[in-house]
Amino acid sequence: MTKVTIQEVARAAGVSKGTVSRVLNARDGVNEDTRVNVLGVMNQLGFVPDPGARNLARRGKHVIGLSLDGDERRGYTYYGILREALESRFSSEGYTTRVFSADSPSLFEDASDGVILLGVHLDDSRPAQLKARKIPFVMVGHSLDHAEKASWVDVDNISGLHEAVRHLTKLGHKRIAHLSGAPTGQASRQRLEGYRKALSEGNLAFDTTLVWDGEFTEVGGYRAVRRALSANLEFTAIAAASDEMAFGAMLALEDQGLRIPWDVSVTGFDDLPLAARANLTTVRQPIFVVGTRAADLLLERMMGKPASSALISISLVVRQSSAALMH
Amino acid sequence: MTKVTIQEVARAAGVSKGTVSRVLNARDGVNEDTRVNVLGVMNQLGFVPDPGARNLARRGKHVIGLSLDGDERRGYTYYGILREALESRFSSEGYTTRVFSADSPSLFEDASDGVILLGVHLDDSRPAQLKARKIPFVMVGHSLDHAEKASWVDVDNISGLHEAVRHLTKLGHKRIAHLSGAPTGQASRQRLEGYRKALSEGNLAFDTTLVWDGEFTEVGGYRAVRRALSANLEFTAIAAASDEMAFGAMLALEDQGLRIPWDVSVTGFDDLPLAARANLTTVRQPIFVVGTRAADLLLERMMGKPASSALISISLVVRQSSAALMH
DNA sequence: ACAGTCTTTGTAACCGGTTACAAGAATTGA
DNA sequence: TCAATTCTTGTAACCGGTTACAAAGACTGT
Repeated sequence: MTKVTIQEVARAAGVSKGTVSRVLNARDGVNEDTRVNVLGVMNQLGFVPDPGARNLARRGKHVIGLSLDGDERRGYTYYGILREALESRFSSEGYTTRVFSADSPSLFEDASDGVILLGVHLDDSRPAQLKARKIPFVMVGHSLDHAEKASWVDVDNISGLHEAVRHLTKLGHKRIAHLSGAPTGQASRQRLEGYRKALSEGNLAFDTTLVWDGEFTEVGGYRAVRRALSANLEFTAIAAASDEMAFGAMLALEDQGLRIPWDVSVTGFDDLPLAARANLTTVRQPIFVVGTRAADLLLERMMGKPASSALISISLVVRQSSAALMH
Repeated sequence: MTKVTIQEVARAAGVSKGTVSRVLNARDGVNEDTRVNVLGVMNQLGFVPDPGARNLARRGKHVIGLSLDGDERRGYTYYGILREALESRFSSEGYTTRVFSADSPSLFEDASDGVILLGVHLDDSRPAQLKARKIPFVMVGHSLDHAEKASWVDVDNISGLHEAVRHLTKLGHKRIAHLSGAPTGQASRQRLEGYRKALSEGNLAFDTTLVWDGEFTEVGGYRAVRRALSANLEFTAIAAASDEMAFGAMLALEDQGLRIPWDVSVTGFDDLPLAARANLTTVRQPIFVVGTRAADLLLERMMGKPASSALISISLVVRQSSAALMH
């Protein structure tokens, strides 16, 4: 697997470097036949353009910004994987990725050719700022009010929780609690909605005392469950809006001598690597797919194409933390 | 602030591109006077070499690996900042950084010109593997048994906890608990050692019932403190081995109606951004300095210089979570 | 004073792409 | 049928560095 250059592709395809480059950049003014031919050769040879060289040749830095919100508590793993996906896609296109936290707006002033917005919330000022500066951007985990005007990528939160809860109802559970995240977040609301939908489909009443705020953290989940247990609330299952909260919930249950899933079933959301080890039934978010998709959308926008969005579908992973209700 | 190239430096210094490049790469065979002169001009013009171009010119990918251990629970913030520091240093030298988790040894097979090892523990196989493959590496947070043979960077854990506890003893505290991290970790042991040292200097007895395992997580800290309170252990201060555990401790105390610092003083370790908002007295780890230093050491090793190490000193940041003991 | 060495420096090719420009081929219109 | 266009493609310069090679000076010893 030696590195194959544009030169070699050109030779193999019987054309010049220039033509290969034009094909590579999808420029028009290339004969369709040659285009197909060159594309075939590139593929066959396993050609991968050198990002550094590309960056050098196109003048200009070509940097895209990655803007986190202040909520870095969501955990290393999620952002880590997402970032990995974004970076691999962007770097192969010759772009450099820089991370900015939401409180430093200085970044937008720095030349960024495009921005990926993470954790956008309802009163977020970043979309407006970017729009004013005419910097193309894509939101990951969208928020409805911006949705029409801009590109976004999100997972189907509603059907995620919906599936998890339906799984529990099918197992015979009647008293199903919901560990919710930050109430201001779009994701939390949608997951709550999925929860309610599944309840009503199962002819179960919605009970506000069974919706607990876990702040999207492990300790938050732990405390919420401890509180619920102290209050002697009745429940046989917990559908959490994140794996981390589910982990906290499991700890709290075990600390009180309750066995999972014998006494209480628990489900999560994310499918972090730890979820498999903890045998947690959970909704799998294909984080890598989300990242790649977001990168593609941003690249399209930067080429001037109109905004578009993607809703990534999710799937339930059943493990041993959930089981049929026992009497 | 336009981008200044090697050409312009050459012109301004009255030498050729070649000479500037030689100075830039610290090659020998350059007259000392010219070297100083060129260096001066570079500085004055604010010259920053283009990583892409460098990478292109030197043949070969020039990638350095960043190897995490499985313990990704240590939190996004710490690794995030560290990674930031490493990447900025490496990329300015024309290197690309790739992240690998410890369980995938495939990376070492991939051409890595050097590796930064994070979270090395006592029975870690990575140093030996790297040594066998003759890949230079630097450990961040070292472990004594490897210490003689290889380069490492670490903060002075012992004096960190030592200072924190001394601060508490000076405030009059007699019953000081220690929230410890994972017992297998080198950092945990050293911090425990600092704790013991400060106790004995203050003529306080070491009491094993006051050393709690908080697993380096917020929820771990929370549970440990809840347990201690249930057991009616007597203490007026908690010195935690990490900020996250300290946060958990504070939550647990507050959940039980105890006020900080009126009833209990709490100190942390790291000085995460959240620590300031939580008014936590803590030991500040200059994470960015650690990263930069580690990068420098690795670059040196890659140039063939002998292994060397750095112990970064820390400092106590006093906030409102600690106060004089009240009767 | 002179050949042989060692330093120090400039020159030019090259890394892997992009792109302005020019030119040949094909198409169009009258 | 021939000039004017429009399509395609090749050529060569360039991006910002690195480095092999050659050459010019400065030293050396005899």
